[in-house]
Amino acid sequence: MADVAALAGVSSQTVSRVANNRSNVEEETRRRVLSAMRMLGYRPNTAARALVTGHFRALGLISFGLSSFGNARTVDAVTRAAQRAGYTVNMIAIESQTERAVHEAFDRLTMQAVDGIVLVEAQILDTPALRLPAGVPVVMADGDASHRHPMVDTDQARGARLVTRHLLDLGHETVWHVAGPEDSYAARRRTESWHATLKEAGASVPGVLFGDWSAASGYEAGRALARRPGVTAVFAANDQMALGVMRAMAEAGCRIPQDVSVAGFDDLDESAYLTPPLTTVRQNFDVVAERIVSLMIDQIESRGERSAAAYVVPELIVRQSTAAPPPR
Amino acid sequence: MADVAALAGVSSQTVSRVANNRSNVEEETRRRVLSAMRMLGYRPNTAARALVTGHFRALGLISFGLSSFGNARTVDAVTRAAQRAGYTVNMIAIESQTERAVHEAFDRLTMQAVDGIVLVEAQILDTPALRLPAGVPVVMADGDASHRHPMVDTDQARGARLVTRHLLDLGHETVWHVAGPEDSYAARRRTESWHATLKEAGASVPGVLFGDWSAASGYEAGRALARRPGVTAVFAANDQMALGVMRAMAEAGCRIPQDVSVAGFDDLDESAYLTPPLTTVRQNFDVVAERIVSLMIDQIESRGERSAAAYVVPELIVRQSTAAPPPR
DNA sequence: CGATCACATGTTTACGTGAACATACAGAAG
DNA sequence: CTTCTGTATGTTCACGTAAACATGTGATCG
Repeated sequence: MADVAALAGVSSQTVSRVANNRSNVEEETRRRVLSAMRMLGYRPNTAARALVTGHFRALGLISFGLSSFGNARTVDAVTRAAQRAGYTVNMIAIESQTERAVHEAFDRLTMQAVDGIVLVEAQILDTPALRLPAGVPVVMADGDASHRHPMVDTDQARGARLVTRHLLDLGHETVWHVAGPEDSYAARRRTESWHATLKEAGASVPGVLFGDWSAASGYEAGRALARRPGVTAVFAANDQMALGVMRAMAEAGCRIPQDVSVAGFDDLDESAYLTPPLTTVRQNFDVVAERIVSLMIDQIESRGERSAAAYVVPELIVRQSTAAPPPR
Repeated sequence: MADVAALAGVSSQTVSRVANNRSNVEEETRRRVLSAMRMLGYRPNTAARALVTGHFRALGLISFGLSSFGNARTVDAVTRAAQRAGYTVNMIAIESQTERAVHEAFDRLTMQAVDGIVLVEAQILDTPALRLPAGVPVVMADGDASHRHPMVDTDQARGARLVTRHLLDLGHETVWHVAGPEDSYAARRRTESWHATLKEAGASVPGVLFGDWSAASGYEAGRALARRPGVTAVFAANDQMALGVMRAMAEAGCRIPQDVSVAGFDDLDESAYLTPPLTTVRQNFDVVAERIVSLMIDQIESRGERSAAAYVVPELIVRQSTAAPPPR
């Protein structure tokens, strides 16, 4: 910076002003400084800048890995939204979903230079125990609204209700459910809503099968379901598990949707091209991400620690994997 | 830090020594300092630290988004490998794959605090023109070995050869190919190798259909292929496109694999659960990521700018989407 | 025509840390 | 007892920037 100042014949402060696009610099001076910058290949030093200003224009993001497509989509969308807002994203993937791991990641990120932290797909960690160090703004993507931190999520309950109703309306007596892991908020809410919808409709509520979001776990659940007589409709808590269920059904000689209807949740880009194309609930990851980032920036800029929960409305996408039940 | 020093009754330098685990601190002093740190909730300031030391223990990562599963897996693996090495990952997703966008991302990251940059799925940007600012270590994941920067990738050529040979060995007269985008190195190498393998075998080389890695583009290609008589084997350049091809074939009334064999590339976790389970080439993303990070750290620590290329061997996974051609 | 003002620019300083150097002190060697 | 050596600790300083304050200059207004 000093070199640039010398070359341009101004003080370093003026260089700083130009670098930060302040208004009170004469046009001619600005040009001189800019050309000096270019000539010397000057780039502002973020560390020094952050040391003075106290902020980094960077967000931390903690997730449980990118192998679940829902997560990957969320992370992707958050990254892009953050970028649009002028923030960089510092990512940490947690292996095990323990509270200790979350704290470690947290430590790491706050030591690293971040202005706030986004927690994606928060598992149900013992809520009161998850005392994150104060002072760092946090936004949860998926999680419990009862947390101290703002939270943004798809309206899981509404989505689950949409699919369940759809299947009941097709004439199925009841709907079986392959749930996500028990310690996931999203999974739990989908399950609860499925349950409530069945009850409201006066349908019997079959036992829940649990998976871990993976196609493999869906396959296992599907095999169990295929052995059971009278299963005509299955709602899997995400598209990957739905895929596994469909595979198991196919192997068992059940046709979809003639013999069994299968529906998922997420609407991956691929879901429209499965055989058969999958009926599912579309989550609007981009809107969720947008909200997350804007809540985050509110917090960062105002230091207000107010809690808030925003739910984004999902949409039912009916394709060919669901149909009326076979005549008895 | 000053507060900690005061509380522990030592100088700030001693606190610094404790924070950095230096050896020459008496055990008793160290304990006093540590407890003072805990009491005051002291955390070292990364900005100040970086300002002095000149490094951040952070890597930048530029990718073209997480919607391609191959990319998502790579990013995930790189993040984890970096973490293991004690580095954080600062991610930027590029929208358009232009050289300008790469440069912008680059600027952003170098301004942000990173010690090196990983470029994932580098498109074929005009090589000599892609003059990245010097001084920042760069490793390319996928890319051209002729670049000035070290590069790590799956041995694409070998993988493509494996599938193509597999299909020929099953008795198919030739193999059609749905390629990835023309400006992707990986796609180009898979295509070239498919071409070469056909020629060596004395098979005719049908025209290439181009997709963009998405299932939708695979579906389009599949529809075109289904209209063409005599297509008995298709090699899609990734699993997502293979999925689309299979869908199009199913819609056209072609059975897989009885009428048409379809193979992919990547081996997503889901590919084993498609209907039918997909024959594909498994990329070892974790090994690739490990190499990338270690090459990166070599560069960061030695400042050596030597170029290198590492290829990781892929593996053919035969499932049920490929079989002998139908009798004529 | 002097006071006031707006605006461009310069000077000084603090941000929190670790490197380099300085100091103090204990024990060993002669 | 003196000198030397090694170890624990303290002092000073620089890292590159932006904030706060100071200065200078020309225009505006009563």
